Amino acid sequence: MSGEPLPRDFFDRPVEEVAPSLLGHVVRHRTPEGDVAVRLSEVEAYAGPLDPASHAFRGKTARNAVMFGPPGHAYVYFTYGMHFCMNLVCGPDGTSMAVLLRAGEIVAGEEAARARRPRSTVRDLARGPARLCQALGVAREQNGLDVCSPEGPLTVHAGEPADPALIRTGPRTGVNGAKDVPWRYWIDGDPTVSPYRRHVPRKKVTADD
DNA sequence: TCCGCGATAGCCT
DNA sequence: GGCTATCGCGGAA
Repeated sequence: MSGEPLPRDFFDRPVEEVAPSLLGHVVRHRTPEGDVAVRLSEVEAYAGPLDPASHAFRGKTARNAVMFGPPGHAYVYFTYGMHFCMNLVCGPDGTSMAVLLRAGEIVAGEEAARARRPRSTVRDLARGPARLCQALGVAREQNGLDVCSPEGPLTVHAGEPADPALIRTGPRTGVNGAKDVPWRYWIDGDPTVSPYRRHVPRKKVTADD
């Protein structure tokens, strides 16, 4: 895990290739509170302008601009009024493809991760995209960081590769569009894979009846 | 273990 | 003004 990050070429490929090959690799964030590293067990592919579930579907905006930039950068967004989720941009510059990091196992810095999520069991520390960000200490300030820069605080490293025979695919979690496309990838049997939740439309808030 | 629900704020039509 | 790439809690099974 120490040493050079994965090269930019790793991310400069179609998202459906990058996503499964990311399983088993390690995301590391260096912070003043200490380094935290997560071995990825679950990811999702978002295929750019033709994918109705992608933030890039309706074109470039201030929020999703990083997705339209070069590969090997972190796209971090804020959602549900309280959570952050982290993607890795892939494909050639401008194609706006990205991989959502959904879950993983803490392989370093468990103490720092527990300090950020004191109510979590060890298994749940990075079990879910918003939990993973919180455990790593990733938020708005990390949006746009280059994860291929050896000096950078946020990097991706080669880890214990996932057994190809154990890689599974299925529909993405919590999304409404393109339900039929199996763009979620995970390591079968890994306890840190998040439980599948189907998309539920929010009930309208009524002031009166 | 599974299911339903509320919290909460920024983005986009 | 509606929707959201979620989470944690409580209650039922």
